[in-house]
Amino acid sequence: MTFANEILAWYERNKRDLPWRTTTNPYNIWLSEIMLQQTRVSQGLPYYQKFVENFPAVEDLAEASEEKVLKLWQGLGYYSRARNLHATAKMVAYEYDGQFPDTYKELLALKGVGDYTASAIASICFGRPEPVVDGNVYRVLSRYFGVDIPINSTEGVKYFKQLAREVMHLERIRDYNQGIMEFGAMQCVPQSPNCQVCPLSSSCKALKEGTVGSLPVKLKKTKVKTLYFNYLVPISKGGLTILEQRTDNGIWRNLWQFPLLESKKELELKELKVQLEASEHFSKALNVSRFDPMSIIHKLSHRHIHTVFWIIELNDISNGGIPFEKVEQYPVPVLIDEFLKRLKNSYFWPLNDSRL
DNA sequence: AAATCGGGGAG
DNA sequence: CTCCCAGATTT
Repeated sequence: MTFANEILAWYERNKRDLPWRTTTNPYNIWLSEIMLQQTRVSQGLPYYQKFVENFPAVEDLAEASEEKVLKLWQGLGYYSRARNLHATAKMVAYEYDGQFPDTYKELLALKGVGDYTASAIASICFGRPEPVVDGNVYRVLSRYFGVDIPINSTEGVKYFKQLAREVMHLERIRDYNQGIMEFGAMQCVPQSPNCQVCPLSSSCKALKEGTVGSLPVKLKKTKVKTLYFNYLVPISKGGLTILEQRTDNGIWRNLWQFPLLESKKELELKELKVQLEASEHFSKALNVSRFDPMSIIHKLSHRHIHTVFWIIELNDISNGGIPFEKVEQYPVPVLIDEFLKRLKNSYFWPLNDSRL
């Protein structure tokens, strides 16, 4: 039996029951593929359900506000995916008459759709013979064929795409592509795969050569930078606070947060107070206090953000204030969302306390 | 070619 | 702690 036929046979016996596997509707497939970029099925699944409920068709997503799209996306990460998702929904709804294009090349032109996603939609929705190469496929192919070219090198990307094209199943591309990814996710897993029960074990080159544990080869990871964030959380006697939108390029773009003061190292209360004297909003602060005894270390793949939330009690907020109860309507980073949960369990809550 | 962009789960 | 997930885009 050929490689492709083994994959297909394994897939028929082992595939998970997932909502996007019961349709070939391009809107649903596209939505699931964008959400699953660099994201495990278990993490993306509840978001997929939420989006399908709120936006049954591409027109519904196109008509929604970016605020609502980001709020529903909150917690899934890589927020440029949500912004590109919204832009592409508008493009398809208003420029393409609600119809997704059906070729790899045209799909590739959509925002947020790269080589992998264009191939996935073209094959799964339209049966086109385009090989998908995601993290799972890199692992399966590198092991089965014993390829040690780094998968994130220019040469590797090209080599594995070509190899994937050579071994794919042309007639059953829809199931084959999903099958090889599922095989990587369930059987040929990154750590300690159970090769004893693998249907490809007799012809797997890495297993024969004892290199399963060292494949695929990947070039060095980028090193983590440490940042120091001081979030200034205004609380006025009228129950108002201040939220600002992150508008510059970079992390959490277009999400909302409390006024932020970045520093080179952790600030002491005294140092912070000096800075607040010169600020527009906070020079008349009644009281300033650190919220958490220990600073929060929010860990991202490329950033460690040491964070202190400072409660700034004020008589009033002259302009730009919003009722604290409305904060939860805004899309915010997980870091902020978790603080809000702690705040609601603290003695600051509820805010209209005689203490203030 | 390298850096950037999030968050979470497995081991 | 490390690794990596149905990657895309910018620098």
